Amino acid sequence: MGRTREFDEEAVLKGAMHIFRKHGYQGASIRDLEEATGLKGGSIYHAFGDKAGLFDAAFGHYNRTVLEGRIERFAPLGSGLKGLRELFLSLLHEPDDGSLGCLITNMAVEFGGGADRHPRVEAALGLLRTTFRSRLTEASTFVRDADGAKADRTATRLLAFYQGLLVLIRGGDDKAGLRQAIEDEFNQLETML
Amino acid sequence: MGRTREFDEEAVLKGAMHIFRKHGYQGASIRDLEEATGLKGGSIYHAFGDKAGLFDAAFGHYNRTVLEGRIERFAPLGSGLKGLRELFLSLLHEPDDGSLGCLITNMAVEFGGGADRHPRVEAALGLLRTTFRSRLTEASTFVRDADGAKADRTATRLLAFYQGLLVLIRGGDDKAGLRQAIEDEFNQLETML
DNA sequence: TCCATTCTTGATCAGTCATTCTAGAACAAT
DNA sequence: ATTGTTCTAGAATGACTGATCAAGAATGGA
Repeated sequence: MGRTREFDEEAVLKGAMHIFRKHGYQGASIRDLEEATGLKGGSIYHAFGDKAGLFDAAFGHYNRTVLEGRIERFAPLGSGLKGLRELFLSLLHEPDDGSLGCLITNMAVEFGGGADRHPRVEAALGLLRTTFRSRLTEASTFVRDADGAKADRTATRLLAFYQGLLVLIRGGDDKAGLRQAIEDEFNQLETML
Repeated sequence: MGRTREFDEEAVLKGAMHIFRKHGYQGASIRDLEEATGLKGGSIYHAFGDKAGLFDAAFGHYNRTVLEGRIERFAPLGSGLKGLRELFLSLLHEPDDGSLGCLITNMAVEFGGGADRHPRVEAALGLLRTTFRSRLTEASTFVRDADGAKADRTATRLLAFYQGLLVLIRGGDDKAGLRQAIEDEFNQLETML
């Protein structure tokens, strides 16, 4: 019972996500979010509680849509090293959204100052790490390692490389050079087989 | 002629740098900067023009002191791969300042949204890149490559790795794992000789 | 000593921030 | 149609933002 919602939650979260990626959490004002979502301030607070609530929902939408979508598209189960290579290279394409930046990277940096670690950042980094590890163990060499410790270490190394690429991309670095760096990394990773 | 300055510029810039590293540019308020520098708002504006001016001076101080100091200490000219390894490992120590984060990384992300690339971020990234390249060419293998193109590519790859490490450190990642990732990277880099 | 100049201070400014509140609009169930 | 409930709109809130200003304090040169 009660009045039905007029807004499309999907569209609202997409708009909010857009703003948060571009300006960061602090840099995004409620007015910016009003414009991007089409909702008026009052409605935002009614629907999401506060700015942090809207951000949390938008971050969840990012993890569900952008992150998991990219993984499933480029590095699905069984795609191995080849899938990981495509996943990394896909960061350079940035399909439609220009230089929005990765919400995970940006928030790891912006919220990193405080003592408490942001759960959504942790979850996203964890998903990336386990995906890397999983695709690496699909490559034969790493299986020989009994406990998969080497796969863990390589996954962490790749995670750092991944986050660093996003920093450099956001910084406006030359994409051709970054592409070459990615190719080098995976070529050498293949020869380790 | 005129009244002499009462504040120690070095100390003021150090305090401001501290705040900017911890809270970012937007997250640092003039009141925060007053407290950290000991200067009153009016003096800040008189001495540095505006918030951006103080930030610029603090960023310059960071590059001069922290960045160049770290390079000279851990990876001086002629230290080769061994120096680079120490440089990377030094990121985990963080001598005294706890989890302040790297101003370069943080600002590359925070200012990355806009169209214009921040000159101080570019300069700092450039210094890191050329340092990496220089130490790599000191290692014998890369010299064989006529134009040093491989050294360029490896330098870019290391720069991404470096920035990514700082993201993960700021995100509170386990330092033991990161140390292992660094050792792996440089062990494998050595075997390429 | 007096002056021109530079610095420091603290009050103050208009603007923006996130948030709250009130009034009314749209619905489901009775 | 009335009622209870949920949603929307938009004005209003106080707190805080970056920045300015006027007044006084401290200097070196005349």
